[in-house]
Amino acid sequence: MNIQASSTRTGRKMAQVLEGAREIFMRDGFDGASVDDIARSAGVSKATLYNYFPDKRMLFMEVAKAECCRQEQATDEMLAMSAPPDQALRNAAERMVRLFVSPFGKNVFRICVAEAERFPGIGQEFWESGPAPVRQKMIAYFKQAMDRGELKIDDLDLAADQFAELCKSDLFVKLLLGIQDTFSDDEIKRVANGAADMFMARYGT
Amino acid sequence: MNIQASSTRTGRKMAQVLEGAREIFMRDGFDGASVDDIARSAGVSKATLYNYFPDKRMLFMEVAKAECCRQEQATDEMLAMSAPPDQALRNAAERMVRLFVSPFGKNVFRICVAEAERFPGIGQEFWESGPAPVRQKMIAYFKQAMDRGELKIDDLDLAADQFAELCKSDLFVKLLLGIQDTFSDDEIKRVANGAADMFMARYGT
DNA sequence: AAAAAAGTGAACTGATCAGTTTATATTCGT
DNA sequence: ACGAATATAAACTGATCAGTTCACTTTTTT
Repeated sequence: MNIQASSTRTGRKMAQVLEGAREIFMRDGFDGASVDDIARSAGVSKATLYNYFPDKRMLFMEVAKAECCRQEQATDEMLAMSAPPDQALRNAAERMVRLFVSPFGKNVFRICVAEAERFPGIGQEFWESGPAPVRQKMIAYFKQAMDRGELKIDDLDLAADQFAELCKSDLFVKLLLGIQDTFSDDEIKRVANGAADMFMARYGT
Repeated sequence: MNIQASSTRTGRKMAQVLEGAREIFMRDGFDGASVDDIARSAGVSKATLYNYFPDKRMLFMEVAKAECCRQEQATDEMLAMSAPPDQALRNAAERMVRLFVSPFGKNVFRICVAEAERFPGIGQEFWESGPAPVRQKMIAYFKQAMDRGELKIDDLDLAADQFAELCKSDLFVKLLLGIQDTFSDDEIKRVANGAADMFMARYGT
């Protein structure tokens, strides 16, 4: 058999399975998702699914990993490195708030939190492929702005965490707790601007 | 039958059941907890348990409500109303950080997030009996301090949310994701002081 | 002490679900 | 077109678990 052909064919089914699993896991969580549902949603027989993955856990881990990779890519273009903080941070804050309150942000975070005990390592992987790179990017920006004399920060890690955390104010917890699930532009801008204002008041020069 | 006697007796068993359920739900979440485990942990037969609660869901809701009441009580003595912000907020921040990273804070939040879809209302109840009163308390303090000319805040709700959110920086997400589960005094003070410093830089006069 | 109420333990039911098997059909390289 | 690899549907297994039932014991009331 031709390797190329094989990999494209299996690749196709594999992708189908992952996509179906993604949909059902995101909707129902780990326990809530039934393998039959996943197979149906993937348009694939259960037997085929079990050809590609030894069990439900491994399938879940693959989906979670893939989700993290997506997130990592989405973090590009978040910061215009050379722009002055007032504008760059306001912009970044808004993007960050929108990411947090997106269905994506909510679901991935919820699943990671809910399953972190059952799957040691999933939380870590999520952190390393999601929040951690963003933090690094923020820090890189901070350093540049400090060189330009626009910011003054002693604890860079803390500052980056604070910035991200400020972007969660109010909205994120309401989202996670199911109190509110869509947010107006005004609500988003209020939090984003509040975060940027606060950050600049503390670390601006 | 004497009502008093009855209520104390049923009260005792009731309390046993709730305590056992609390322990198992906190340890295993909703799906993970088996009713047999709960009955065993409560030192009560399953039949008795089902005498008090119609089903597992209702039992869970009761436990969650009780947890929220505990939390509400724990929020007293958080703020010395008449103290100047620099000291009062530093103090409140440390208490808040400690609450967030306590097993209690972690478990309640995790379960509420994980089960919020399955139990509409549980997130709301948690919010109203936990975070919301704290926020009100913070706002009351802000107002007093503003009257004394020690703070200047336009959006009180946002300021309170930001303060709480700052107290989660770094530690809380690491806790939820299972990356780290105990924190040193130094780590806690770093975040608490960072929160207070930032808040004062933005809203202090 | 007798009657009534509450509790117990163990077995049982019915449902769900992960994972397997099997007999059959489809796809693909050659 | 033929044979091999791959996919499918559907039935099946075995385990788990919520909730019920029942025959029996303990506790409380009177």
